[in-house]
Amino acid sequence: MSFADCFYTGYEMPKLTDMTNREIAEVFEQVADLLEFEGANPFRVGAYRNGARKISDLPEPLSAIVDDEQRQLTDIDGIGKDLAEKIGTLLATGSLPMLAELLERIPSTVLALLRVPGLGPKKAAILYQELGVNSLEDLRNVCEAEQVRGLKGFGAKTEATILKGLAVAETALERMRWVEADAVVTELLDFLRQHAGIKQMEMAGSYRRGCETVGDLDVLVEAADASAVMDHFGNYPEIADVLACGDTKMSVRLAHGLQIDLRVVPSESFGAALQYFTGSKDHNVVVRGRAKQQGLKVNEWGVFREDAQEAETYLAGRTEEDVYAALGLPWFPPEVREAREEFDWASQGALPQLVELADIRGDLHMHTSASDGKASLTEMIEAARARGLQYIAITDHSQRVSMAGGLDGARLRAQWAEIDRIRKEFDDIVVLKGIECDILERGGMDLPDDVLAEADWVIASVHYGQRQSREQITERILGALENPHVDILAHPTGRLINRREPYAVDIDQVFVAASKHGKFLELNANPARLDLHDIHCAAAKRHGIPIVISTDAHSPAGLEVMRHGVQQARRGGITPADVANARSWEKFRGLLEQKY
DNA sequence: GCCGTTTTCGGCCCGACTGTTTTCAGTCG
Repeated sequence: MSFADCFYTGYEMPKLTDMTNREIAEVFEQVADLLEFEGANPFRVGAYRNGARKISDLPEPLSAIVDDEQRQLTDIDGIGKDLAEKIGTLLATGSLPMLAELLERIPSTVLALLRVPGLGPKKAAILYQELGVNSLEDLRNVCEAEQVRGLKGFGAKTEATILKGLAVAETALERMRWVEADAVVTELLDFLRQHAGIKQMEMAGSYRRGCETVGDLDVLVEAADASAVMDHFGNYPEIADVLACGDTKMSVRLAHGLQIDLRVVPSESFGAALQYFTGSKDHNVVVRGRAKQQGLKVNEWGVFREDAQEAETYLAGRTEEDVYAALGLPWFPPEVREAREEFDWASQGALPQLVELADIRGDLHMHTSASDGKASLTEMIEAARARGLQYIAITDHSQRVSMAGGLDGARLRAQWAEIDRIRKEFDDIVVLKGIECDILERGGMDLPDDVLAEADWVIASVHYGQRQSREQITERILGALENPHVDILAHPTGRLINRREPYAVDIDQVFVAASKHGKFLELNANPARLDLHDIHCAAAKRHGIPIVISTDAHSPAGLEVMRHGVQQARRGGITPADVANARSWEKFRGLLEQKY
């Protein structure tokens, strides 16, 4: 059927493309990079970057907004007439003429130059125009030939800085997972604390905001003698390179590539600096914009009233609470400082009371040595009880996961008989007879319905056929959600942070189906998974789907990761009421029986 | 390119540090 046929028969043309929000955001990011390289108006560049971020933060697909006649793309903050048109073009055709034109003028390979620390768009453009530098390899050659130092605005030191930066860019350092950064932080703070002059110390930046990955570390210190603190920091054995060292700031790179920025401030500025360096950048832009409207100025030193004759009066800065209060704002938990919804919540006086680790009463996903766990049933139960949990579910793998020794119906029923026996020994913890049942490649569940019907708790999950098409894998998962015995979908997108992309699943359809059939969705707390991620948590909440935060523990120590899941949930604005396993056993049982 | 309790033009957060500079541009967070 041709286009014309569709027109005349009224047949609805199928969508030509299926671009996801993320793919569209990536196009805008690339446009921003290329425009920046061309020396375009920085605010125009910023508009593309901001648009890209707003799109990737969106809890629903852009196509859903386009298809809805009641709504406009321009309703999205940061998306104006022009970007809305470009989104339309991308959804309709899968490509953007503007990007093609930019790529005709600038080879995309030059963008690699921007990854070199110390090299921004201006210097990179000069290198490209004057010396024809087109890749990291070219860059190394011209530096080693000492051609760079002759350029206007460059010198021998810049050349040396670029050579150092090249080593960083060539290793393409990826952002560290939060849990790995946490290990570095523990050691670092232990070392810094040895200095007696430190009165107060806090981590800031993306680490404090609990981001799933961390690009660098920001340490904030209150001390009277800044240079003494920096001297002490300079002796930290892991330091490979000192990048900068001034009166109040010192930047270093550790041997494995991680950058650490240390700031030393006086007591009256500690809160302001903590607010400032915690970010996010976008959150701070909004904070400063608000200050400006009120005739105030905010920087890392405090909140100031701008008086006549360029004089300034210090208003606040000792604590973060003071800083926000001076601007008429509540204190925001660091996890929500992303310029997403937090300012709307504040203006409505409805900042959510975010879930905390202490709210968690149950853990509904864990393995034993019956499949690929490291500990026995009794050991897992005892470990959960020692953590004060009221209820748990034992959920070993099903038979399809042969590598993990998955259980068939007979072995599973034997395990349940053992649970029945053991239950009598533990009267202070409820142990549910569960299973993590695979969703088969061809669709359908890995165990027969009569087995699943006997379970207290059925987790459905995908382990095989992860690379299936969007249609195939979505169909499989929707099929599982329609099964009356299934209670929850585990690790709904299958992603492994920095290691494996999510399945191609249409997650929006999963939300709709989960809500329709009264199924829970898991936030898998394993720090390599954190699946659902923060935006998806917020989306699930919008759909009214209770989230279950689970450790997927394979040993008693594995129960420890619950805190990572809670942190991720907080980033999604999740409260105890949104988390099924933050309820008492009685209330959780009610939720389960009624399919919420 | 976006936006509006300075609303259709003229703004757009703010400061530290470095290197190549003779007063500042570039980069970074």
